[in-house]
Amino acid sequence: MDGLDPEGPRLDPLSKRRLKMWIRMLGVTRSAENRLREFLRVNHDTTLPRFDVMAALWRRREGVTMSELSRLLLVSNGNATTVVDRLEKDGLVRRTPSTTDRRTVHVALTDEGLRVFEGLAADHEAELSRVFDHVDEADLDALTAILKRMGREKE
Amino acid sequence: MDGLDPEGPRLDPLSKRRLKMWIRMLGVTRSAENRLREFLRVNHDTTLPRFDVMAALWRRREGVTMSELSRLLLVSNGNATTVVDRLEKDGLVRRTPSTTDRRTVHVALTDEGLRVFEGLAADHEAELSRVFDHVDEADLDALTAILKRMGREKE
DNA sequence: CCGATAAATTTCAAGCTTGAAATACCATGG
DNA sequence: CCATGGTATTTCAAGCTTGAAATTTATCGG
Repeated sequence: MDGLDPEGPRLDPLSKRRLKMWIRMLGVTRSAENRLREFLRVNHDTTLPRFDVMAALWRRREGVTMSELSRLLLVSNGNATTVVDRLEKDGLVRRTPSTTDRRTVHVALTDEGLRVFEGLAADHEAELSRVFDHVDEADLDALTAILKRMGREKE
Repeated sequence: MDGLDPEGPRLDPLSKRRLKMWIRMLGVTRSAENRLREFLRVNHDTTLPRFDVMAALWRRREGVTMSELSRLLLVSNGNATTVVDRLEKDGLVRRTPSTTDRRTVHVALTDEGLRVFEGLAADHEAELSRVFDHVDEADLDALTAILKRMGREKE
């Protein structure tokens, strides 16, 4: 016998519990994204996708190809192209044709892009930390471990 | 002295750990969304936003207003309008003007919408369960507790 | 070298999404 | 009653996103 289950839906099959967790997780990430989007719009007149691209280019200072960029951000090639187009038009990002493979383009932050991003990054981190206010060190330990496991792709 | 820290970045300030967790979490949700999108497209010729709307209407069978719908899905009003427009055109969803408040519209699944969604839901749950393959009961306990805490809004 | 196949990028149409403005309606305090 | 402010929805422009097709270049077996 299983005994009483005062905690509620423990009797759900695994797949249903995973579904409920997913719905909850989507809710958390969507709210956080909404807050960050608002923050970037109001305080820095920019958007989440632009920030994401700049952040990726900041972490990979040596430059990345368009394909690497879309893989890093988990978006389509076409999407990467248009966001980079706009950032390039604003002088925040530079495309450089590869010398060894004429199909390939390297993308990198310009000096201005670097400067702008570094202005953004600290503010963004602070706002994010407010968003995740009551996530403490113990939560982070547990979450990180689980998210790492979830991130390991299956094939 | 702190001694050695073979596990890596434990010395990060809280805000940096939260940032890293967020990046990891975004990665997990984006991959999962990409897999689900692909699944819905290939196997059911539909999209994630359409699925989300139908799922919300399925959980609230009695019908919801447009505002409730956008609050439930955490999207803008304008967005809810256009997705519902398309679903309505396909006969999966019905708008009914409120009798008590002429500003308000109630949205609900049609019979066909209900039938279609129920065909989708089981498949979706199964695919999601494959996506979260190695998330076991213990992980679900831990995750659910933390996500609940993260979900509690701050004001 | 040639032809076939594959890879990197862009282009494009269609759909998604936001945020602000417009429209219509309700509620309430003079 | 009516003016004022608030709520519900739609509309719209601009930007985002996908997936497929098109273009250009590389690679590799023959």
